[in-house]
Amino acid sequence: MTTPDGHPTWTIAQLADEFEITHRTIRHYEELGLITPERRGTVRVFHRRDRTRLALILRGKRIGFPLDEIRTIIDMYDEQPGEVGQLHYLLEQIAERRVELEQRRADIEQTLRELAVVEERCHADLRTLRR
Amino acid sequence: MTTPDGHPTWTIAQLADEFEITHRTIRHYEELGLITPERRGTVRVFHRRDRTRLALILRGKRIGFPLDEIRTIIDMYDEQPGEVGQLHYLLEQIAERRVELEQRRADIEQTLRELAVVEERCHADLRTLRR
DNA sequence: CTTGACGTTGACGTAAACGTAAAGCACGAT
DNA sequence: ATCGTGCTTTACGTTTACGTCAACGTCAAG
Repeated sequence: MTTPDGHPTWTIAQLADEFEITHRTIRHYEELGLITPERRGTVRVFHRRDRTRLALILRGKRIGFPLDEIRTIIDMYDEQPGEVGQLHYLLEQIAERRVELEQRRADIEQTLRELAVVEERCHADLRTLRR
Repeated sequence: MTTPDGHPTWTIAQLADEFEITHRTIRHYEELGLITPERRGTVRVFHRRDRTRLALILRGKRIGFPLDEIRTIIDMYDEQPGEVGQLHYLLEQIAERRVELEQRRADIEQTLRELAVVEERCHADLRTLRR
């Protein structure tokens, strides 16, 4: 589906299908102000921007962020230049998110290392049992 | 606090303090079977094993796993050798967790890269504004 | 011996993130 | 004309992860 001026658009069902979520989920994100699809009459029309934001939301969820925090993160992507105070605030936010993300990455890597240990123990046990 | 045989133990308040969580949280984890402190009469006595599991639970939470999944993960650490079927099941579980963890790590790294871009744009805007 | 400090068990409350009907337009096809 | 398909809103239900009393036990100190 494309709009008269050549930009692609999506229906709620198409996006739900593509991202393997329900339309209810998409509506929920809209209620929370995470996406703001156009309305043609009563019907929602999703543009590329909405699709992108949806993808960002889902990635945020996979990482484990709450929707609330996800909004502040993806809103940073869209931020207009603005004034100096705004920019400094944004830089602060970025710094905070970075700390969180790096903490999470460290936790994940530690867990991966430990899983490797357990796995090796498993293989060792299997070798023992085979005799 | 130490037990007569020289092993250190903790009270619920000590662990709550140390990990900066509430006693209610600890009790919640016990209700879900994530930790099983000893009972001396009615009172909970936490051993090193409980403390370790608590730390693992909190790390799992930081990563973003639900408590349910956290249990299956930390239970793997304690798994006794067992029989061949068990071991293969455990290896399967490990493989699944690894996939999840690597997906999350990739998501985090992607987000970190994008934040860096936004950050650079911020700095550029600031430089522009200074003239 | 009563007063705290710390422990315990219910049991109801709440916030987040949707699930799940129920009921109703709109519109193209039969 | 009505039937199905897809979209809509309204609104209550559910799960997870605890928060928050309330009410009571226990033990050392004053």
